[in-house]
Amino acid sequence: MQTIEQLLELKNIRVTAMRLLIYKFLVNKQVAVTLSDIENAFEKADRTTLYRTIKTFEEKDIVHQIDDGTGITKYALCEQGCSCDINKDLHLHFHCNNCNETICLTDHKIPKIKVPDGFVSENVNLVVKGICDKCSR
Amino acid sequence: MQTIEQLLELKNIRVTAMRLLIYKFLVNKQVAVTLSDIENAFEKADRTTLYRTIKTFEEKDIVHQIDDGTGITKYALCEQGCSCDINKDLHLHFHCNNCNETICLTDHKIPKIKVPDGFVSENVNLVVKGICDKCSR
DNA sequence: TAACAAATGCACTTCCATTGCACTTACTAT
DNA sequence: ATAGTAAGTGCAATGGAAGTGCATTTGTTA
Ligand SMILES: [Mn+2]
Ligand SMILES: [Mn+2]
Ligand SMILES: [Zn+2]
Ligand SMILES: [Zn+2]
Repeated sequence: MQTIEQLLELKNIRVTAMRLLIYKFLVNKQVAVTLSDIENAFEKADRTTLYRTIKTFEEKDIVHQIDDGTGITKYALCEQGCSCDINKDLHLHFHCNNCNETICLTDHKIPKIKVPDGFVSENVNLVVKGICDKCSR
Repeated sequence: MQTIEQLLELKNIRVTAMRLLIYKFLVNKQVAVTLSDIENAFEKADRTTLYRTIKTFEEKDIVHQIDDGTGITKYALCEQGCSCDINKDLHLHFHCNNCNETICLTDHKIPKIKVPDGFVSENVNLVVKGICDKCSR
């Protein structure tokens, strides 16, 4: 078990107050968040800083982007020891049409998809839409 | 084999010059198009008209939307006799990381995706990214 | 051909994403 | 410790895509 400080150092980015705060915010979230979610949580911080922080996290494979089809990019922490850097986005994402939340189904891996001859598959984005467990009962 | 006029009448929308032109433009395209692709093809027409035309086509299941993760919505003609209206988007889409084009793999159907207990799957968006056949050879 | 409904064009708006530049903070080498 | 440098932050502005209100034009139907 490593501290957040150790993680950031490992990824070769500086430990700053904002980064620690944003990281902690993400850890506590069970769902993928938008930039404005973060913005609302940190009203005193500047949008740009939040934006660039999340972009840095993304580059360093601390978070991954999720395009759930709502048109707004969402982000979620990568799992400890995930291989985001090698094969992008292995797991599938679920978007609830009722509560509008998107969650990582980290242990539901994306099946191998066949593509026609001549096509080379590099990675796959799979979003299932429907009703989440909270909303279905 | 039906004419475009007959198709539009079948869908209960009026036959207009713009609609015929846009439909013909889409037929000739092998790849999914953005609104600005259409805009560039019809510089004399107003953006709003093109926008509302494609929206009408979408409502009437003449075209379907494709979210390929680029952040820009793309559209492609539905196949003759497709069942877009019943089960949305059965086939998968391929987005080329090289030429940036997106194509329908109409005869590659999306496999059944398992979701955890409590989750209800209503539809699925699956985009494979990689290198297309034109770019790989 | 008159009357009505639908389609089009123009202007404007909103929302998210992104950038340039000045200023501040953190690290490093003396 | 301190100065110098690189990275991080805040503010202001921009750009692009999507969407809407309203006046005008076009198509349909009685
Ligand atoms: Mn995820
Ligand atoms: Mn398609
Ligand atoms: Zn829900
Ligand atoms: Zn290509």
